[in-house]
Amino acid sequence: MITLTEENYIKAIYHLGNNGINSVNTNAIAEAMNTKASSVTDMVKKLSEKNYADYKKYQGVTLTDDGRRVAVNIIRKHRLWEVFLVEKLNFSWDEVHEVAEHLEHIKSDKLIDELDAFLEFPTYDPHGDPIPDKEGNFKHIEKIVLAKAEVGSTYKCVGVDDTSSHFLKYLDSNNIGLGTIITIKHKEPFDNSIKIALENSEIVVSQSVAKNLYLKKV
Amino acid sequence: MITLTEENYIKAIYHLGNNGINSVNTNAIAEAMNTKASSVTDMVKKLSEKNYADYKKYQGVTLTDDGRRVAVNIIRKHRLWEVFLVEKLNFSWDEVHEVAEHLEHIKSDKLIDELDAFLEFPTYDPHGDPIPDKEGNFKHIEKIVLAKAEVGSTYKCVGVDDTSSHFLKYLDSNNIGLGTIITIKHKEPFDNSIKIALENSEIVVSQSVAKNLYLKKV
DNA sequence: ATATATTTTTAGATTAGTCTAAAAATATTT
DNA sequence: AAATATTTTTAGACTAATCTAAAAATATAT
Repeated sequence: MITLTEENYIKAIYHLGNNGINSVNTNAIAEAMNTKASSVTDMVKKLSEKNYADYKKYQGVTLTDDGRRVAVNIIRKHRLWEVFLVEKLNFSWDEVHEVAEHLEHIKSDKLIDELDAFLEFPTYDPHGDPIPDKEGNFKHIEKIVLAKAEVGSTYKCVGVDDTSSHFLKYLDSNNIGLGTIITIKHKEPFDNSIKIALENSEIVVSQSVAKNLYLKKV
Repeated sequence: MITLTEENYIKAIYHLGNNGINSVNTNAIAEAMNTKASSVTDMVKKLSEKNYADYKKYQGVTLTDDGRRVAVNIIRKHRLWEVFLVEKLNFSWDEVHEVAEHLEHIKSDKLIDELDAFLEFPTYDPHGDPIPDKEGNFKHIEKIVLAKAEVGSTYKCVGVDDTSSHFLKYLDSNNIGLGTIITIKHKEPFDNSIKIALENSEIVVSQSVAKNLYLKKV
């Protein structure tokens, strides 16, 4: 049996280590999980014993195939619940994350498969992240970050990197959401701010916004 | 902060003690929760300290108003999730309980209020049990048990006492569900079995079935 | 009312997950 | 390459929830 805490560590290792492939160091995990490095050491030992992770003292940790399977399944559940919350229960995209963090740990294959069907097999969550299917396969999207978009080109917003509620609220208040069409007007080399055109307005966004908003060419 | 385990103990005390009003003894709780009496003693002490329960050594335990409020809220969540599972996710009424046991502990007022609205404010769960509203008020139904129904009268099935999957599957296989209309044909004094008429058939049910099926006169 | 049985509580141990502080290993600087 | 700084691990302690076994209280039977 896998515990809730173990699941959360596996998820963190997965996200921090480029799908669990790259080695992740103790401090990074501790930081991401709001805990102490010594607790992380204990837990990665345990995950290693249970064959969810490969761990060598002082060398960081990666996920095994088993560990990766667990991680992808949690991500699938998390993102499906997010779709449910936004589409059926009127949550805004900045409110979903916290609740989904809990719902993702409910263990029932029937529950999640039926939810998937009820939502008509969505392939992206409300932040534009792909939802793995039952077998763990992701759809892949050729997205680029706004900071690297070309002046003059037109794009569709397909996702965000930072899912903090501050950032998402900022986007909302500027009428930027998933699917919003924008055109790059000007890049300011001085501070790396970017002027973009929306449907009915032009706004200037800072470098930090430009680094966190994903686009797809249209 | 209230833990998942504390919530489960509060729920058990509520159910065993006629809504937490009657005193419940240690062994009964241990039995209901698949744990040992000594563990129960420890926990009821803790619940008492936290003001969810009133406990005196060797005298059993009752719930405080706070404890009762917690219990009713969990029951509300449990039953709303059951409605969701049956109505939206194609669960049958014998499959819902286990998953709802987990979903009931998710803590988010918005989640549960929106779910309530999404389901159009149901007042009964799939087993015929009333769903408390936001303020904790139950609808009450004047239900009687099949064993006490009158020969010759017609009734609607409104609930079950035993929610074990064996019993629910038995009902399913005999085409008895919530809302089914039945007429009492004959009571056999010898073994307390009862002959009932359904829409297109007549069946004889045993005493144990008759004690676990709730009816409302129509 | 005394003896016996049952129930409940206490005492002490265990496990999962966490922490602090010190020790050990690795990385960086001079 | 030695000295210093950083990262990681170990050792030992803590809390929540549990258990077993023994002791204490209550209930039942004779």
